[in-house]
Amino acid sequence: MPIEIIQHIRKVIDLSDQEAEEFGSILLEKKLKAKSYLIQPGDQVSEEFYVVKGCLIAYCLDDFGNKHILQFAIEDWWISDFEAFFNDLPAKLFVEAVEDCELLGIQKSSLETLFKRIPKFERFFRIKTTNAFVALRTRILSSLQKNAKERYLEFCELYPDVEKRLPNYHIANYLGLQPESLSRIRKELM
Amino acid sequence: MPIEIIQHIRKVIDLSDQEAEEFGSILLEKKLKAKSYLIQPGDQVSEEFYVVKGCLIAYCLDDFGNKHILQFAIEDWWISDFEAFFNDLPAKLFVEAVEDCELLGIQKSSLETLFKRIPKFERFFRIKTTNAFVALRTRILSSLQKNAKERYLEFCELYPDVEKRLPNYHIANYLGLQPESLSRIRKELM
DNA sequence: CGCGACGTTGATTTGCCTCAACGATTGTGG
DNA sequence: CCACAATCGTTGAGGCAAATCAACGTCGCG
Repeated sequence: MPIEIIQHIRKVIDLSDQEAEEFGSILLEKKLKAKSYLIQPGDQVSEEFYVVKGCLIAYCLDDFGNKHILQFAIEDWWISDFEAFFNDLPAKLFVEAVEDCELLGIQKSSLETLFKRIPKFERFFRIKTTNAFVALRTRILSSLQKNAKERYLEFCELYPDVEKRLPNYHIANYLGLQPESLSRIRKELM
Repeated sequence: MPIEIIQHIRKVIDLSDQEAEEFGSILLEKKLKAKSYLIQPGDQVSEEFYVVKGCLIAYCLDDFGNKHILQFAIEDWWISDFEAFFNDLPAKLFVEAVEDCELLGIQKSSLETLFKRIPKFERFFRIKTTNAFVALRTRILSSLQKNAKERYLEFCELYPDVEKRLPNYHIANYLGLQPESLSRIRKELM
């Protein structure tokens, strides 16, 4: 039984051992090698994933083939192409392992069944989504009111662990910068 | 009884007349004149608001006194300082009426009670929040991969009604632009 | 070793900002 | 009803942050 994810949920809602057991039974373990894809554009996205171990990024390619990282995820985070997952659309994003990963997948259909049987899981996901929603609002405000250096500093404060594990050019990309620009910013900060 | 909001909810979940009644009973009607504030920084934010009529913006002021519009809302949208609302923090945002408004407020405490009595409302808000979450991810992708002109065009497509009702400088601000820049973009588009 | 991936540095360009000025429109008080 | 101010959109000139383009050093690895 995956202990991490149960603790993760118990931070938000109470869970009997029985309920934890039932939740555990719908999880699908998945391992992924670094540089391989969890999701690619066009895929049907029937699962969202909890990260037990490793590091991943979600990104899209624009019309000019430029990559744009929308999200990263490390231990205790969730990742997927959420738009595709929630709206039953084909994926637009790549989700790629940056390190070797251990994941727990949840099928959308299992989730729907679970919500009906044990409504408090609906509560859990409402609260998780709400937090993610608020975090995105904060990110948008940052992009509106901060310049490159400030955004980088904020990133380092918010995600010190991620900053150490991702290569420079991924961080730059996430911040909407070119690697050269981030390099100059880091130089300036020393 | 406020018919609009019940229809709004019935687009997402089934609702008996009894349940609709109960929901209606916790709503608080609020009217607001144009240019007045629904929320100001420091306020305790105990409500989120459904817009029956009118148009509002949510914005913050940065350290230099510059305004940054995070969200607007017209009929059938929700608005608040959601970070403050969900996390019981003092407001950081202004929420200001751009036009005369009619709103329906829901107290957080009423909502919690409602969720316990009728869990399907938890479902409704989970789904609404999920949609909002996905929309913000799209907005972030746009800010990463599009230039000013493309973002403006996307805005016009997504929110044609809003585009007509907000003054130029509010739209510019929402897009992270100066009014002068938006003016030049519009000129170029003709 | 030799190659590719990554980070860095320099030179130049560019998209948008800043500052300033000026019509057009709206609102207001005499 | 007009004079005046305030608000808003527009235009021009100049500046700056970050992008772009190009080159190079370093490191890890087949």
